[in-house]
Amino acid sequence: MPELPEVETVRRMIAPHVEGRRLRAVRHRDPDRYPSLEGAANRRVHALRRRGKYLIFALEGGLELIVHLGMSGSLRLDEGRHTRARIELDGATLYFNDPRRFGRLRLVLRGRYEAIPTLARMGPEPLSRAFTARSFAARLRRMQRPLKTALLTQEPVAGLGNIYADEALWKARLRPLHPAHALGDAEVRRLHRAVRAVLRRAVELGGSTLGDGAYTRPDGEPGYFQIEHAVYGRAGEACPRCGAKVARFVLGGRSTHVCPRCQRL
DNA sequence: GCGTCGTCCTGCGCGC
DNA sequence: TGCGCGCAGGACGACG
Repeated sequence: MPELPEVETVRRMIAPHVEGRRLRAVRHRDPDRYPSLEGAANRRVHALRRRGKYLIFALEGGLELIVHLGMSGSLRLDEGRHTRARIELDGATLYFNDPRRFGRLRLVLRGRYEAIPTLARMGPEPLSRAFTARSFAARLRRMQRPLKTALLTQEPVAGLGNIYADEALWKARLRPLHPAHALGDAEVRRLHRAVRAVLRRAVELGGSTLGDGAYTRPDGEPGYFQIEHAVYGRAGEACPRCGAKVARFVLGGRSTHVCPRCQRL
């Protein structure tokens, strides 16, 4: 499940193979999922950027090739069993491997994200200076929904998915069901620190690679943050902070993991 | 306008 | 052994 740390790991590994090179063509057999990409052909790649969970190939001529990895996608340097598209560059080919076909490729004018609503409404980058406790609080206070559901919209802050939302809420000792708008200043500061700490550490370890095998780095190697998961995927195990049994329940259709003793607010 | 739910898609684990 | 079912999840459209 590529979230910010996994997408950032992919970006760092792929960028040297891409930046400064000319993109020759994007080849695929699924025009419904990957529509109108012909315009990307024969344009130099100025930079490979990341915004939340989206990879953005900044192309000459003011275009951007937007890649979303979905829940099982990866960009690889070798052909995989589930290659859905090939991004051909001078001297390199990237293989878009996506077993569950949730990933998407789009070509847009620079900064014109109307067709990608999540990207258009996305909150600040969590590891940038723009992400302050004050701006975080302002965004959370507009939302009535449960804290975790709010985080997954990408609007309070970019890049959190199911794994890192659970881990950050555990670290901040906050209940996923707590209404987002009702968080006090001290709690927002705790969550702000927790989001940054969890994501920074996960990026250091190359993201999380889970048992059902979806995400690997572009070279096929796993990430290692799953070893440090405190609650995600650990229902029934002891909370590493207080020893109580980690609980699992479904919230907004997503499995959610908490320590019932130390996530009280 | 906001929140919730169903849908997409496929591999895997489990029960029988 | 082999089959079938249920689950996992990010984004988004439909609906209340």
